[in-house]
Amino acid sequence: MSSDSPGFELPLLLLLGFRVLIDELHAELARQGHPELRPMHGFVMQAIGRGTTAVELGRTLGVSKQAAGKTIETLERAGYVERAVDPADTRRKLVRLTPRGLDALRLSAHGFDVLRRRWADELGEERLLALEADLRKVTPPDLFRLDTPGWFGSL
Amino acid sequence: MSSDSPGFELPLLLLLGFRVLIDELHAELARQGHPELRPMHGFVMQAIGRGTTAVELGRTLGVSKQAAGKTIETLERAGYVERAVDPADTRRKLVRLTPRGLDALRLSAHGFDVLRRRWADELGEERLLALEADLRKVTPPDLFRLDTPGWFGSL
DNA sequence: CCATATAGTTAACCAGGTTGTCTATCGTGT
DNA sequence: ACACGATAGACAACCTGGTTAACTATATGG
Repeated sequence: MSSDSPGFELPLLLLLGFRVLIDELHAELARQGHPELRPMHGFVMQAIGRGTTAVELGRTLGVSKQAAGKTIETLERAGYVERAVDPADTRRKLVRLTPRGLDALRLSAHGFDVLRRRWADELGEERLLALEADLRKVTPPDLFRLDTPGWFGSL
Repeated sequence: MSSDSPGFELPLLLLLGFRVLIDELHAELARQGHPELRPMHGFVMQAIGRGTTAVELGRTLGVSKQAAGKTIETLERAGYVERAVDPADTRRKLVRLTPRGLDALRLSAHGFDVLRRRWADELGEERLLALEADLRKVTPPDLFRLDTPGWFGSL
């Protein structure tokens, strides 16, 4: 059962590290009043930022506009986003976070900070900074643009 | 981004790192005669190892026995595994890798080694070893759990 | 020898992705 | 001024991989 090739462990460690963070975050989110929030919803809401449309969101997330539309509808039914026709272009429907959506996003950001702090305590801040710097070096910087400047400072 | 919470980047980097490795591996596998192999199949075949059953595989991967059974059937139809009744317990069906499955696994191992070498060249062997050691420290040891569907991206 | 546990299959469903098609609206070039 | 191409969104059909529930067949222990 031990991996015979040294390279086989690396992707598993990356995936497992991701999963550990996501799972613990969502356990905390569930405790704080958002039990129905699924892992991808946080990323989608962050991608929505201050407002977007289905086509734009699809481009940001790298999925079809139809897939983005389905996800938006799910989030809308759960009360995290709302849609309104763009008066300047009546084809478009602007998607914006509701107060509940903003709350979930704020809790996510805080939760991730807490988790990162835990890792820093366990590994040492320097080692964690090195880990992040190294991963930045080997990953394309714009594959998934989920950083949406400004949404957090506006709260 | 600087306005982001510092913890938000970490899970993204881990996921992106994983995706980069997986995507490049499967591009190479496709070139080497396994174009229909999907990302999770490598993990499943690795989990099958020298032989297993649907229930056992489900436990290893952290999914239901039915889900494991479906995946086994897919891999069987694609020629990567074969099933035979266990003579010692006729309820069980032993799942084993075919020569084609073993070939795919061997190519995967080699491909991951090549990719790890590339990262080592870029980061330095020591930094990569530190990264792996640090991730081992903050993740649980059950490497194969797959029970978060969709996180591989949609391949 | 029977009661219970286990392995596997099948069915119905869900989530999230795809492509294709269709309508409404926008915006530009003649 | 307006026709036409481009764009936004909705809807349908389908795929994959997950879930539970129900069922059959087989093993096994009291």
